[in-house]
Amino acid sequence: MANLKQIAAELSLSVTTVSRALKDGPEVHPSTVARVKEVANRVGYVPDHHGRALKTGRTMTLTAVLPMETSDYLSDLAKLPLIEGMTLAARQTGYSLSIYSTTPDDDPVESMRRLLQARSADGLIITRMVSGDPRIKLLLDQGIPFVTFGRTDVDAAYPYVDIDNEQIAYDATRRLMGKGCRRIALQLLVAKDQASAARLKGYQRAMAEAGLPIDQSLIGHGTFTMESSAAWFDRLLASSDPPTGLACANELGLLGALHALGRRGLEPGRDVHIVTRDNTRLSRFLPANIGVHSIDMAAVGHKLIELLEDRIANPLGSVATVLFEGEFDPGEQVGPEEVGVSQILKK
Amino acid sequence: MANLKQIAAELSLSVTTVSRALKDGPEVHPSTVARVKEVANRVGYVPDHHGRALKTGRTMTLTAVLPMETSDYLSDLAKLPLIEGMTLAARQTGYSLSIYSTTPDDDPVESMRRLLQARSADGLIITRMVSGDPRIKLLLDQGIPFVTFGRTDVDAAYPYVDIDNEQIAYDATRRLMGKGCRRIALQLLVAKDQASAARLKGYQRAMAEAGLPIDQSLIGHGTFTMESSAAWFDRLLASSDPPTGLACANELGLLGALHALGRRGLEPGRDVHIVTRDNTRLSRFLPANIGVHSIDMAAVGHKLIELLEDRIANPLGSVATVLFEGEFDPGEQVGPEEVGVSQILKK
DNA sequence: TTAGGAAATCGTAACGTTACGATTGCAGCG
DNA sequence: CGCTGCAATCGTAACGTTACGATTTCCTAA
Repeated sequence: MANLKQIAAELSLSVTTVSRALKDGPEVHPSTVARVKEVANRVGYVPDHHGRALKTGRTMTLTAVLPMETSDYLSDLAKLPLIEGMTLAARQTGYSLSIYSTTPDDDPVESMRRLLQARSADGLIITRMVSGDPRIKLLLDQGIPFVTFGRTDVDAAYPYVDIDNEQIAYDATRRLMGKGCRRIALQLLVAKDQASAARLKGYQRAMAEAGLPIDQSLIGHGTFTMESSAAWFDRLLASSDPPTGLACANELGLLGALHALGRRGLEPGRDVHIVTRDNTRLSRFLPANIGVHSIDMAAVGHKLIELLEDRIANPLGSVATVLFEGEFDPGEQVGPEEVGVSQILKK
Repeated sequence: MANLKQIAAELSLSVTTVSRALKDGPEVHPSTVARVKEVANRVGYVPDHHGRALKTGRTMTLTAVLPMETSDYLSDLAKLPLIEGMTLAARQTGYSLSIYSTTPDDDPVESMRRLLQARSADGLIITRMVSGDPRIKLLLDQGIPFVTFGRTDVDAAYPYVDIDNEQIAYDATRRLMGKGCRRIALQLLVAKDQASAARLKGYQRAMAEAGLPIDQSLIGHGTFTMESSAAWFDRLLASSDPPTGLACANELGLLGALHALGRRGLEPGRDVHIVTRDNTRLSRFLPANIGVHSIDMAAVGHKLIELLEDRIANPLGSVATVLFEGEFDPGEQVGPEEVGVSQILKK
């Protein structure tokens, strides 16, 4: 209930002076500042979001646009540490984080328009970038600060945080080759998105360098839940020339694949070699011999917010980009040659 | 950029009339309503959140206060479908959902005070209830609508959504007894919170009814990540009189326990019987014989938002409470007698 | 023809904040 | 003693919206 007017009345000061005192304005006498702060503290004054937003245009809210799965099954656990990292980072600097979920039915551009119109955020985080993503132009035109999670092939400069999916897929494929695999299956999360495209590119590069043919039937697209992954991999195992290596999209894809293997009495590391992305370190606890690559998604979330706040503070500054490489679990050798294992933040 | 003033100017109307027309006020002529809406639509008008909030006090924002893990490891995957359910439900009715994360260092009451002062939400969802939770009194005093996820022993009426933890733990314990277990280990997530207390109560009731003694050393408290769960269960297995049954707190606790078992060459369903809570259905895909109880957390999130919106619309109405029971995976028999397996929503 | 009244529209104020220019009080100086 | 200049404080307006009462328009009935 406490507002500037009440504090001003209590101290027989003007609202203006109180407002200035609370932000240590140099125009107001130090002893007055102290008195004001004492009262503000006592009555538990916190500036009203909306009054301030209306006047300054700043809302102290950041919005993350996240795709939500509508199926019964989860498909991406990494979103949880990502959200945690973002909310904590935002809170540290006085921002609050709002989650705007989009469903597969939504038109991404149209729902973004709505979001922009409501002017309820100082900045946006957008994810699931697609090739030539139209949202980037829209956001640049509107002049609202934003950071994307994932790069895309758009002819414009914008800040992003990305995962070096191409390199990771390349390394993963070479690891499998190092175990002697020649027929390597690849799980891709969503057909159109930029992350999957990058993974595919890394896979293709590794295969081409090794002179191995690419069998399209070994490349799986789709939202891999545990169930669909199990069904997909089971189908591959049932074929006349089954894969001997598999690169999983994430921990849930892995669980599905392991399930399919188990049903056939096959073992990872013996019958089929597996490398997986796993940002929750869940696969470390499975009794299975698997190569694991993980990224600290909370750090990614942190970085996204950090870049966004930089952008808000300095909208015309140079565009920062960060690439996360993550690391393969130590103790494993990559095939032909070593790959770097340290987490690199490249500006 | 579009606001009421611009629309009014374009149509040579007053701002008041435009405002009324847009919400189908009976005072304004139908043809005017049509003209106004046409223009509003064309320029993509969306009411400014803050202007409206300042005037009406309604922000169209709901805030969920969620504890965030600060360790490297996840400890509660169920939060993800919960968040998904809440954001989707909120969006359906025009609300947006803001996530306010608290860390273990935070004073729950103090950070709640801050949150209330900022008046940035029309209602709150709070979680991780503790015995005699002081936040309830604070919220009731402030008169802000809220719904808790979890009941607690406070002498006041408030709306909540809860999981019937006591019954679930009771049933789980009896299931293990049905497999012949007499020494049953119990994993509890957080010592003080209400959910763990209820689980403990269900466990104790089942043990008492069966005339079995309770060994405190078999009851584990703490934030069970995969690692800590593995360490804890390993210690139990190493003891002179190890447990033959285990009720896990969640899927991650399960993975840790399975890891501990695997290292000793033991098998679930043979050497130790395991029942677990698993709201992600992850354990179904593990090659292990485990009893699984799951709850549709997205539905829980949905319900939380629904009750909160009811509360906002009707702050003085009767207090609604919902209890989720979830279900054990079908095909398994409980020990001495059957337990109900259907999901029951009890008002 | 005009008073009465309903229908439609308008003007003003207010929510809480901040920006900006105006005003006050006072010490120092010629 | 009056003026200048600075430090401290104040007053007003505005952000976009809505509530409420005032005002205009226009139709109907005496």
